[in-house]
Amino acid sequence: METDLLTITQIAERSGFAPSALRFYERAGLLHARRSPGGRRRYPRTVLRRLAFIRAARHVGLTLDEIGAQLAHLPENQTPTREDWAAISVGWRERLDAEIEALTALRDKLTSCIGCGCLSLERCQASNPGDVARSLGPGAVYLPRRLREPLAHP
Amino acid sequence: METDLLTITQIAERSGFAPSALRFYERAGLLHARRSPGGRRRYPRTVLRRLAFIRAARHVGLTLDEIGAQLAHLPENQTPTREDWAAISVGWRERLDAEIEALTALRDKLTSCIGCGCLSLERCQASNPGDVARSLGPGAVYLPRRLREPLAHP
DNA sequence: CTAGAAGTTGAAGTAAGCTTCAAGTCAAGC
DNA sequence: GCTTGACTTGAAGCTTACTTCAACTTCTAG
Repeated sequence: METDLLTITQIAERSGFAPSALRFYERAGLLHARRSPGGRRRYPRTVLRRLAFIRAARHVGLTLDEIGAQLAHLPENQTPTREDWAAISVGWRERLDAEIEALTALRDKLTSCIGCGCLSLERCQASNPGDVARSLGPGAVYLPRRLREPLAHP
Repeated sequence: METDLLTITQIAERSGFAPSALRFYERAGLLHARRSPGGRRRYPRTVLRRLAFIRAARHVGLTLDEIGAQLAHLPENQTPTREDWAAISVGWRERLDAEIEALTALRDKLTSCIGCGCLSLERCQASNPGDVARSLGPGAVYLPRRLREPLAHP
């Protein structure tokens, strides 16, 4: 049956991604669509799982490139199995942990700044170039872009 | 004396911002420089404090527009006084708190996903469009761009 | 005086993640 | 057959925060 193939509009509605985003993801290699005889995109339902994965990964802060890499490593290059998902989401968790830790450190520094009425911002911990990054040591590979030095071009 | 006026290179070295960034900030209205007879930029030392403020604000996640607005509201339009700084940094704190809270919520959802071996990502909390944003309620005005829906164009 | 370093400008380029647009094709109903 | 609406494509545009470049000008040391 062809009944389980969905149009781009249907996928857009059910996934929350705009059709233009879906086409963009396809060009970026994150998604693949079959085609109707006339050349229109036809998606199997499994693409919704893939899109849910993508959205979750975006929430975690991964770039599309990183997401693409993770999807590419999946055995079937389809949707993650239970074990894949477990391994991947542990990585995500570490990433979130690192980000939370960095932000918490920054908040604490800010708090002490407020406490001291710290007008000499030049010497302040929160304003030192690279300070937040350094405070997490060299192991903080997954530091969110926002907290890497020099302030990344987001 | 002119002794306390610094060149753009000197400010760049001491602030950690590239000269091009300093010129950019000037065009953006965040910074102002006096000029030498020949037209070169000459900065008073106070600009370093302003730059420290900018760097700290960037760490917190403010856009240059937002930073510009905050700087513009300062009485002297110079560097913050003790009270200014207290008020502003409290705002920053709230922002950091909101972001930390959002990320923590996301992490917890992810953890429960791992726990349940959750393959039906489509139904998973972490992958719902808007879920993280909603979990903080309508009051989360300062939700970091990354966690607003639809996933913002960073 | 002159070489070379340092600085100036406006314009264009970069990166990420999409959106928008123009121009044309396909599909479905009347 | 024809009108609509859904879809296709490639190319260009958008936003943020800068960087890079070309073509000059200004200092500074010798």
